[in-house]
Amino acid sequence: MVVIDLPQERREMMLRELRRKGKLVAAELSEQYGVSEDTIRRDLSELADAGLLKRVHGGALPLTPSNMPYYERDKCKQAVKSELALAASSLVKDNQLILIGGGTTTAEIARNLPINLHATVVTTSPLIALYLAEYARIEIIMVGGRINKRELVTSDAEATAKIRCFQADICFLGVCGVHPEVGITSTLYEEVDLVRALIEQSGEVVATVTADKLGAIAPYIVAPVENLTHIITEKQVPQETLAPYRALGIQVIQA
Amino acid sequence: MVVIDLPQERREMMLRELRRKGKLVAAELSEQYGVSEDTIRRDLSELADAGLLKRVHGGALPLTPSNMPYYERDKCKQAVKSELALAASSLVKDNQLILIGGGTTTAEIARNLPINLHATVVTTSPLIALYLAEYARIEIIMVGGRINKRELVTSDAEATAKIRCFQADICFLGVCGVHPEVGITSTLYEEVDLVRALIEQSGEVVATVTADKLGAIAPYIVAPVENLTHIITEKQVPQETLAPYRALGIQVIQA
DNA sequence: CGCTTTTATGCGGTTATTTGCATTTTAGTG
DNA sequence: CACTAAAATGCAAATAACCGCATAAAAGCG
Repeated sequence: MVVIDLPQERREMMLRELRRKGKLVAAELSEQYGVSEDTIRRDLSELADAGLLKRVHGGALPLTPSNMPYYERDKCKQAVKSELALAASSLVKDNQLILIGGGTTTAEIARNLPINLHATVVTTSPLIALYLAEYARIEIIMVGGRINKRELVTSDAEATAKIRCFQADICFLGVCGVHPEVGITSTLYEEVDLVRALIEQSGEVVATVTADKLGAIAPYIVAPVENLTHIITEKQVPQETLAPYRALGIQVIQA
Repeated sequence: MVVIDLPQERREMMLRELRRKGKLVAAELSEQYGVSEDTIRRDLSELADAGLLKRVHGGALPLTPSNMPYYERDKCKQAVKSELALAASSLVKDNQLILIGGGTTTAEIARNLPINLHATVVTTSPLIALYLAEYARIEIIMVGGRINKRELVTSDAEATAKIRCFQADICFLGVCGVHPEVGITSTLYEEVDLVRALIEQSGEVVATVTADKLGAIAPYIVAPVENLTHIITEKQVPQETLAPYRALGIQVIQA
């Protein structure tokens, strides 16, 4: 029985325990902190309101650790992404060194490369590595490191350092937001350095962005938008949305 | 029998298992989670209503059967390998550092680890990394390098060097041949150094070998057989075949 | 310090979920 | 068509969640 004086302290301990164990059981917490289950329930619903955990019958669970894994994420846009990927893949030429970042869109690119492309691909995604294994003439370099289970990529310092060992012809970014002034943004802090490395180690920098990501802003700024050399997006996007990017010299392709 | 306190937690685990194994059997789940089949059925229909799986007579299937790729080389031995993998997975304990080499058998181990195992796994196989991503409490370290498309692993000098940075509790080898005198052998020269590294950086060394690989000799010698601490093989293997290994102090398990 | 206000907590009563069991219905199989 | 296993249904017990309300400690204040 742990003695806790501050209610807020108790809640923070509960969050830590959630991260450690992956679940919280109301009855156990009540025992553990020596307070009634009502109090625990109140704590949990407060934390749930704050968006820090998911309330379930009997306790709480993490928001979505690997619940909605990656390859099941918006399947609805599958057709669109496939179109974009096809357009993206037409940018690569034989004998290039290609960097491919993580993300559902970039994985789609890996599946849509020309079947007899002769090239070397460097990737941080095990899924992309598997897709590429089907190509007879593509050399695959897998960048190692700790796997981020949410995004299914290696995105730690080791991976970033490894990326900096390459000087690529072209790279494909999976980005969370692209805005003319704010720039390229990401929802994951740990990916920021990695994406920066991808951009800096590559001649051409291609972002394949679905319509909803154009003009979107995610919490973490990766780089100014003029670092991109190509943007590939949907046909339906109006020209005035694209004009600012074109004005910066970015080649915008609609597929 | 996994103890689950939260109903919602059980459902999420079922979803993860579905993604790992590609199917769910109601009767098995009932056994596994220690609840009645009624409860399992209710869980499944709830998940089906939420559009997370497809309900079928006797259990459930993924919505998109071909979404999670099945790179299984020989499906014929699937059942056997699954048995061996289950026996192998019982050797791991919580909080261990585990090395897993490449191969179809070792991939099967990755799919059959205890569902709530808390451990760190180092692997050279992107496929294994993907399988492990379904485990909430397993930390995955992907060893990078050039991908060997035949075996779907990284097996170059870079990968070998990286493996040598770890001191693991246990490692699982995918081997091509095990012979009492000739030792552990491989059909791929480039894998030899890597497998040696796996053996040397690990306390326990486990080889899961189907019957046809016992006594088999492949072209390249990796290490003497006494480097193994455990051999896991099929039930049908006669005792006289296993005696030489046991005489060397290797623990032989038949599953 | 006295006083009020806010916050945190526990308790009783009620409602909602979950679960297992018995029974009936349906689906798969030869 | 008959047999078996799985699914659906109704029901009751156990447990968790919810709703006020009372109490008490903490905080704010003249």
